[in-house]
Amino acid sequence: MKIKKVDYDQILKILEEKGIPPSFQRIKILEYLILNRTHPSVDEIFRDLAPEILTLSKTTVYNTLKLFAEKGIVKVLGIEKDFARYDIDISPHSHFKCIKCERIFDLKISDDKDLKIEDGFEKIYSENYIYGICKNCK
Amino acid sequence: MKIKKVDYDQILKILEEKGIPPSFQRIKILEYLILNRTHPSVDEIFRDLAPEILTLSKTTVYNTLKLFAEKGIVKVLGIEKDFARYDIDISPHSHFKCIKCERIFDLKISDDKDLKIEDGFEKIYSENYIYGICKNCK
DNA sequence: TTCCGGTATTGAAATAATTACAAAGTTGTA
DNA sequence: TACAACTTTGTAATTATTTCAATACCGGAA
Repeated sequence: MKIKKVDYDQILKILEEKGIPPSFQRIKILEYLILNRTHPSVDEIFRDLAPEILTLSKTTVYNTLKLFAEKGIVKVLGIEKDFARYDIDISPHSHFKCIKCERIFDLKISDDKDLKIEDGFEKIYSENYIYGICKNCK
Repeated sequence: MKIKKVDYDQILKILEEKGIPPSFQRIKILEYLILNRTHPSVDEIFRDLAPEILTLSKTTVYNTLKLFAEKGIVKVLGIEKDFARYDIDISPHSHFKCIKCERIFDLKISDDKDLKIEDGFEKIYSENYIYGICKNCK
């Protein structure tokens, strides 16, 4: 069985490219996002990292994710009504939430560009959320 | 100058069709939604109706909109990060938020059906939000 | 190494939207 | 008029997120 490992050089490179000074917490949170592609929430990230980083504060998780979002490392998902989820995959794609198991799935978007917008409106970014039942829950 | 008026029979009919017993507050809130197609928030509805309905409680606005949403009279929009907006137009369409003037515009969706979903996922409903600059703000 | 200034982290308190809940008001009916 | 069911109301609770000030950390200059 293979233990997933993350190349720290890769993480440091991502941070450096975006002009973010690395810190232990930032590296760990970024590593978590790369390893856990489940669109985790602040609570989930905090819950999973806290045992490993005993002094970790939830504020740090908030601060770090806000910084990552500003620098374009993560995308904030508004797919939940009450809280934010974060996606390390910033390539254009849609999200599917199963209303039974509550999991979030990535969907290849058929073609983002062919969604025409009326003239005069200038699109900067968009979000597309689909809700339903996933394969496993049917 | 023409004063917009709402046909109360129409409002009563909508409520009756959905099995919602009419009340003064429900009628007024539904009238507000029909007259103000700006995708208002709870706060906006409360602020505008409170002078007219002196005893109105914000809880009533919440209760009523939740009831309307459950019965399919309104759609809840997750286009804002912090609060819900409500749309009396339940026909399939997208929404555009101008990041300058903050207004929400309705967009005709090019074709909802041609957004193909991977096999095995059963779509129940979806939401599509587009953010950018509107005609007036350019 | 030691000091210093800037930055990062932390935890507590503040904020704000929404919900829970119980009391009071309203309505229709017998 | 009396009653039961439902609606409205206001307050308190809940919860995600932000603010903020104190502390901790880190890298460079002396």
